[in-house]
Amino acid sequence: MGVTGVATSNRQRRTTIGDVARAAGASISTVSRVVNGVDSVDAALAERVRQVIVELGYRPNAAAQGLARGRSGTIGVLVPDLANPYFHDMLKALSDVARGSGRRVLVMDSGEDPYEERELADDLIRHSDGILLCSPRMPRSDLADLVRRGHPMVVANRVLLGLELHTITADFFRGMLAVCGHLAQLGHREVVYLAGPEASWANAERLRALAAAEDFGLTFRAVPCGATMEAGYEAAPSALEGGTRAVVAYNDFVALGALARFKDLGVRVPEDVSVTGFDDIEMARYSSPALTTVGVPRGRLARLAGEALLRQMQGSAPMDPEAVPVQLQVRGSTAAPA
Amino acid sequence: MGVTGVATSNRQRRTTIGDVARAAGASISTVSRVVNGVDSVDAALAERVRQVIVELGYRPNAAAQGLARGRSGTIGVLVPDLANPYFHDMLKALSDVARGSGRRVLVMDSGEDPYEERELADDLIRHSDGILLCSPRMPRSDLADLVRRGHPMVVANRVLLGLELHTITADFFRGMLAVCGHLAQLGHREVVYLAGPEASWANAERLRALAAAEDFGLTFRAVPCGATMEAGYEAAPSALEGGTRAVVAYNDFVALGALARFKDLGVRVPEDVSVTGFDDIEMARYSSPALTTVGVPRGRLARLAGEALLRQMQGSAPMDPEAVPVQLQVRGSTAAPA
DNA sequence: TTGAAAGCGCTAACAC
DNA sequence: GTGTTAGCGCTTTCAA
Repeated sequence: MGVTGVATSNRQRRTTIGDVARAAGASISTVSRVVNGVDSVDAALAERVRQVIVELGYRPNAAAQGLARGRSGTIGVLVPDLANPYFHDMLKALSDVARGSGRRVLVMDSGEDPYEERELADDLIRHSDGILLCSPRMPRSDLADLVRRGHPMVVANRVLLGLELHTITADFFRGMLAVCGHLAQLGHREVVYLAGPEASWANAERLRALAAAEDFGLTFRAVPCGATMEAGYEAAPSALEGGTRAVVAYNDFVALGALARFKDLGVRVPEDVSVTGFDDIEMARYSSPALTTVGVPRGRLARLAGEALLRQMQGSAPMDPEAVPVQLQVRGSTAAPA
Repeated sequence: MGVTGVATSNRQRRTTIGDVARAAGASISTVSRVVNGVDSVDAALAERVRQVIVELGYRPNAAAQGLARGRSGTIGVLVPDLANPYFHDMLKALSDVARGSGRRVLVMDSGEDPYEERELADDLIRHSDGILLCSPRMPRSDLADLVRRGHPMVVANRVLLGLELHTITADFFRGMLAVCGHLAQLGHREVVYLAGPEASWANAERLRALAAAEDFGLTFRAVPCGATMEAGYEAAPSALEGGTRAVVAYNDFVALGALARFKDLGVRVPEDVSVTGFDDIEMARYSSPALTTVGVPRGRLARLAGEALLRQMQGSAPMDPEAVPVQLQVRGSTAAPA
């Protein structure tokens, strides 16, 4: 490992606002004003202070600012899986909103673990002015505890009625209904559903839609799966049992994994079996065949969530739940059964 | 938008350590000790304090702790593109290391923008006990400025000699050399390189290896491209010009994009043209054909980086650069030219 | 326009 | 084992 590091006590005291004040011959408050852009400071003095700041390389201590101001300047976001581009797209949009209010985004990944999720949420609250929980898997009671804390908070991709909590979600139910309708119109009478995480509300909504589609004569069989490519790859064979002609995946990752497995097995898509995803991540366009999936406007979703959060941080109460529409994207992975 | 929110001033003062102390009939320091698990506290008293803490729902104020302790308990990480699983894998490993030292990870995404990157790094420093810059694109001089700040910092995926800075990287040069060797042994005499971001050191290393491979009679032509699937998709046609039989992509994303485009164009891989990636992200195994690529041990890389960072936070000086080996993964996307 | 000083909530000597 | 208290570095009244 080639350690050449010598233990040097490089705990050089960082320059503080006081150092700057002294060097500039001004008071601490004046420096503070300059730093914060308060313009009631004499131009010449301000300029002098600014120079000293540069010379000394002064940077305000974030913790001290946070403590004095009573706010951290941070928005916390918790996602179940950072590897999923779905959340990445949300993050991007949210970062913009955050920046607009002079804040930064602090992201944490719970790894689909409800317990971990709860822990991280607790931690996130301590470090932020408000938090956004994306697709939380934790039990409702935990969420209720969190609400009770009185910290600005909004939940995305999950609806929780009866909690004083702003939730914002895409219309997963309608999205899955659209998938079923598409398949039914192609002539499919039965589909296999590669189910998502059990604790996922989005998964429950998809199941609800699948059940509703039975009214139109489309029956389904659910196979436990998950939310990753690997899960899709593993579950694909069991989806095939019983002469399946259409596989509906929980999300695009699962569909992509299934696609890969079918390829390995020599099962042609869509000739032998149709496959659908959900979310419309970028890869869905680049796979072969390209995935029929449901487009979810995550940018808009995240923006709405961020704005709701900002409003709460300014003192308004949580608003009613919101839902944004989704849209079916028909591509090459679906066809009429042979 | 259905705003029902009433502006309620819910700025309820959060309960502080003082409140707990009063309610428990103990001193502030005792409460602090209990909170921090110092065991020189009488068991009964400690228990009482713990109860009050639960009753009052007390949570220590992070900013105050940070200020008093002189450390934030946070490790900052800056990546050029969170959408790339490469960085996600690094993050995961780093989180583990961080947790081991009782810290959390704060992630920021520069969107491949060197200017933004510099800004974010500045910000990250103020908020963390140490930062890890992944594949920084900023000019060397900026990096030098950052070093001068004396904040614990390590750089991953880029080597910078002559800076008192710990860098840790994978052996990209050898990786690309292995790709070239593989292609050459298959009988290829010429390849087209879909080049990565100009500011990328990793890209420079790949080019260096490509040049070195000319000693073995393998010539190359570089086509400007980028680091995303979209970039690969767009650049693919121009890679084909001149009867190309082998396309070497900057990374897996680019290769995946090129694969998709070739499919659209009716160009068969690997029959008509061989394609290689770099990084070995999960998707590389699930694409069709599966990608020949270079496996980079990012978990190990991130772990080493994290440990180096921790050491620096404890006062040791930056160590010498380290490089971890990579490994060629031969899969279905490469073959002998027809 | 400027400065003095009282916090912000917590930690960590130090004294008892 | 427990409490007192002086900071940590900054913001923000309040006076001047």
